[in-house]
Amino acid sequence: MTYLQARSEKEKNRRKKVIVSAAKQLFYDKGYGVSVDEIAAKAKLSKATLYLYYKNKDELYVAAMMEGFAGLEERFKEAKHSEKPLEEKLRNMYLSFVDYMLLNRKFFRITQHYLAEDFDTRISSGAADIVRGEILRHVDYVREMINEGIDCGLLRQDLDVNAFTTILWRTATGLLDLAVADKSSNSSTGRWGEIFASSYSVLMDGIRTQKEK
Amino acid sequence: MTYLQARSEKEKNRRKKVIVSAAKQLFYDKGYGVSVDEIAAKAKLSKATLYLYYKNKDELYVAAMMEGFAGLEERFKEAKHSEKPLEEKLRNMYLSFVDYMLLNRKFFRITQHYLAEDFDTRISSGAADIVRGEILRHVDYVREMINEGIDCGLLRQDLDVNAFTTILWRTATGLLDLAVADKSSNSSTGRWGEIFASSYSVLMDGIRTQKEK
Amino acid sequence: MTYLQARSEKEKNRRKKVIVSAAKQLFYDKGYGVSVDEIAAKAKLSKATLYLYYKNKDELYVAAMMEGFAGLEERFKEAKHSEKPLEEKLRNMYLSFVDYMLLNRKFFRITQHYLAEDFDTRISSGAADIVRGEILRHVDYVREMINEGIDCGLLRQDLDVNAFTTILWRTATGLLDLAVADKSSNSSTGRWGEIFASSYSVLMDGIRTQKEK
Amino acid sequence: MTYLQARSEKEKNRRKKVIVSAAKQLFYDKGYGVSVDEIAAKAKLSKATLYLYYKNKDELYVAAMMEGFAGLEERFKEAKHSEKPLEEKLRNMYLSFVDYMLLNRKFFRITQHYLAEDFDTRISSGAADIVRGEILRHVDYVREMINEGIDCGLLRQDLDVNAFTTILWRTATGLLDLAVADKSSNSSTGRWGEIFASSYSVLMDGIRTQKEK
DNA sequence: CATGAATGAGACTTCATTCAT
DNA sequence: CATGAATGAAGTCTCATTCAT
Repeated sequence: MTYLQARSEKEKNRRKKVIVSAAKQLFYDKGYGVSVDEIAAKAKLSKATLYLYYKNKDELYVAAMMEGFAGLEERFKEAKHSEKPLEEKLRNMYLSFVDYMLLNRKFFRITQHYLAEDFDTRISSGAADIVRGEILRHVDYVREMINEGIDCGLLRQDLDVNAFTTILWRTATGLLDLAVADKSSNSSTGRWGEIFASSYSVLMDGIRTQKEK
Repeated sequence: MTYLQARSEKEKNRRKKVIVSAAKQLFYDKGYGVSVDEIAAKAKLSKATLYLYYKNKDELYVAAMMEGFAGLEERFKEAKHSEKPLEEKLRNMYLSFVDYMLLNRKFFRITQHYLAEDFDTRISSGAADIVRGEILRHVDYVREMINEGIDCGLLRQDLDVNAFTTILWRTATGLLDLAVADKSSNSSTGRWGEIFASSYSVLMDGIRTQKEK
Repeated sequence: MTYLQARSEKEKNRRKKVIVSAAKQLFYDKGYGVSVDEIAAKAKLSKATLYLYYKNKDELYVAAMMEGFAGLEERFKEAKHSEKPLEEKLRNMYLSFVDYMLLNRKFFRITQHYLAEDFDTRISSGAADIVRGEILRHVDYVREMINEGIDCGLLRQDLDVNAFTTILWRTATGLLDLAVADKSSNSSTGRWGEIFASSYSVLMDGIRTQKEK
Repeated sequence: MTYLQARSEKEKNRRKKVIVSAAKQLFYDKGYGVSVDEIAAKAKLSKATLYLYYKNKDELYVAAMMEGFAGLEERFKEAKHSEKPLEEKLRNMYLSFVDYMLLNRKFFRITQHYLAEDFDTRISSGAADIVRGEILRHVDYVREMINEGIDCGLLRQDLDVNAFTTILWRTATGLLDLAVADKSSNSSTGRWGEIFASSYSVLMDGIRTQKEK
C-alpha cells in the first residue's frame, strides 16, 4: 500500500510536471492572460484534468513561476557558497543573476509584473503574495551579502543596506529591460556584457569624475 | 455661434474631466482591469455616456494616464529651466520626481506596468504604445541633463549615458516601490526622505569605501 | 393667424424636406441600418430635431422611400395617359420603369428588401406595410394595363393576370439586379438596353422555337 | 481511440444539429435579427454552449441557410439526372423548385434577402458571400439545362441564356412571393398549382395571342 | 423651435470553473 | 483517473429615443 501510494505520488508528480511545463511556456510567453484552454491544449490533456492537479489557474501560475525561481536560486546558492573572496562572490552573484535572466528572458519579463501591484485584481491576491514573497526571498540573498560586506569593512559603514540592495537589484533589472528589448544584438554577449560589467563597476566605484584617485 | 461653440467646448471638457477623474481613481487603484461599469458608477453617469466622451476603454485609460504625466512634466520643466547650476538641477530633478511619485503613488504604480510588456495583450497595442512613449519622453528629460553633465566635465567622459540614465531611473523607481509599499511610515517624509537623498549621493559619489578622498 | 399658420406649415415642410433628403441619400446607400446620428449629421441638424419632425426612425424611413416612389409614379402616369396605342403604352411602361430604376439604382435596391418580409423584425411592421402597399399600388398600374389588353383582345383571354403581372415585374427587377450589379458597363446604355428590350419581346412573343409564324 | 473519436464526432454533430435546428426555426421566422439569446433559449442550451459549436452568430446563420439549400439541391439533382426527355426535366426542375419552396416558405423568404445587397452591413460580408454563392450555384443548375436546350435545338438559338435564366428564376420567386403571402389558401395546392404550371407554359409558349399555330 | 446631453436595453463574445459519465 | 460538455458571470460597445434648457 505504502509502496503503491509512493508510486502513485510519483506518477502524480510526473503529470504535474507535464502540466506546469506547458503552463510555463505559455505564461512566460504571453503573460497571465493565456486561457486555461490553451494550456490544456499544449499539455495535451483535457481542461478538466488540469483542475485535478491544480486547484485553479492561479495555483498553476504560481507553480510555473516557481520553476523559474528554482533555477535562479541554484545560481545564487552556488555564488554564495563558493570559496571566493566576498568581493568576487558579490560580483558573481550580480553577473550570474543577469546571465540567468538573459537566458530566461520570458521569465524575467514576467517577474517584472510583481513590482506593479495591480496584479491583485487579476490574480487572486494570495497567489500574487506568494510570488512577491519569492522575489523578496531572492533579493535577500543579495542583502545578506551586502551586510556581510559592511561587517567586514569592505563597504561603507553608513550605507543603507536596503537602499543599496534595491539600487543593485533595480539597476540590474532596468538594464535587463533594455537588453531584453534590444532585438538588434544577441544580448547575452558582447556590448551588453560590457554594459552589465561596467554598470556594476559604476555602482561600486562611484560615477562622479573623481578629482583624485 | 463661435461663442456658443466655445462655451459648449468648455462644458464638454468639464464633463471629460469628471469622467477622467473617476477613471483615474479606479485605474490607479486597481489597474486596467476595472470595468467600464465601475467607472460609470463612480462618475455617476451611465455607461453609454462615457462612450459619448471617450471612444473606448483604452482611450479613457490613456487619458487617465496623461493626467498623471502632466503633473510630472511640470516638475521636470521647472527643474530643467531653473537658474541653478547643473549639478543642482539634476539633483532637483531626481528629488522632485521622487516627491511627485510619492504624492501620486497610485499613478506611480501604474506606470510600472509598462516596463512589463505583456500589457499588449490586454490593452490595444496602440494605447500601450502611447503610454510607453510618454514614459520614454520623460526619461529623456533626465538623459539630456546627464549628457549636458558629461559635456561640461561634471560627469565622467566614459559614462554610458543610456545605462546610467537607466540606473538613476530604476534606482528611484525601485526605492519608490519600497517606500510606497511601506505602510508603517508616512513615506514622503523622514526616513524615506533621507534614503532618497542618500541614494542619489551614493550614485554620484560611488558606494565603495574610498581609501582617500 | 391663418396666414401665419400657413407660413409655418410651409416652413415645417421645408425642414422635413431637408431631413428626408439626407435620410434618402443614406438609406438608399447603406440600407435601413444607418444610424439616426448619421442622418442628423448629414442634415446638419441635431438628432433631437429630427424627432421633432418625424416621430421615429421608421417614419423617416417610410418618407424617404416615398420620395423614390413619387418619381416612379410620375413616369407611370405619363405612360398610362399618353395617346399611344395600348401595346406601345405597355411597352413604354416596362421600359420607363427599367430606365427609372437604373437612374435610381440605390432606391431600386432598397425596394427589393420588401419582398423579403423579415423587415418586420427591424422596422415596425406598420412602416413595412406602408412601403409594401406602395409597391403594390405601383404594380397595379401594370395590372390595369394588362387587363385592358385582355379586354381589347390584344392579349390571350386565358391569361392569369396576376401571374403575368408578376412575371413582368419580376423579370424586370431580376434583370435590374444583374444590371445594377454589373460594374463592367454603364448599364443604362448599350448591351443592357438591348437585353431589356429583348426580355420584353421574349415575354410577349414566347421563347420556344416556333415552327411557323 | 479512433472509435472514440468517431463516436464523439458523431455526438458533436448531433449537438450541432440540435442547435442549428433551433437557429433555423428562428432565423427563418424572424430573419437575421434574432438574438443569440433567443436561439440558445430555443435550443435549451446556454449561450456559451452555442459558441462551443459555432464560432459566432454568422457561422450559425450560414449553417442554418445551408440546411435549406441541401434539401433543394437534392431535388435539383433528382430532376437533372432523371431519364426523362430534356423538356420534361426542365419542367420538373421548375416545378420541384416551386414545390420545395412552398414546403419551406420561411427558408424561401430568407433567401430573397440576398438579392438585396445591404445585408453586408449586418452580416459579416464573408458570411453573406457564402450564401450568395450558394444561391448562384443553384441558379446554375437551371442555366446548364437551358444551355443544353439551346444546344439540342429545343430552344431558340438567339436566346440570351443569362437573361432567360433570370426570367425563369425570377418568375418563380415572384409568384412564390405572392403565394407565400396568400394566407387565404393552402398555397401548395389547387389554384396556385395551376398558376405555377401555367406560368411555366406562358414562358415557354409565348404569351402573346398567336394569330395561327 | 432647437439641441446637447443622457441613457436603458440589449447585442455579441469570452473564460474559469464544474459536473456527469 | 480522465474528460467532453456545459455554463454563469462578466465584459465591451451601440443605438434609438427622451428630456431639460
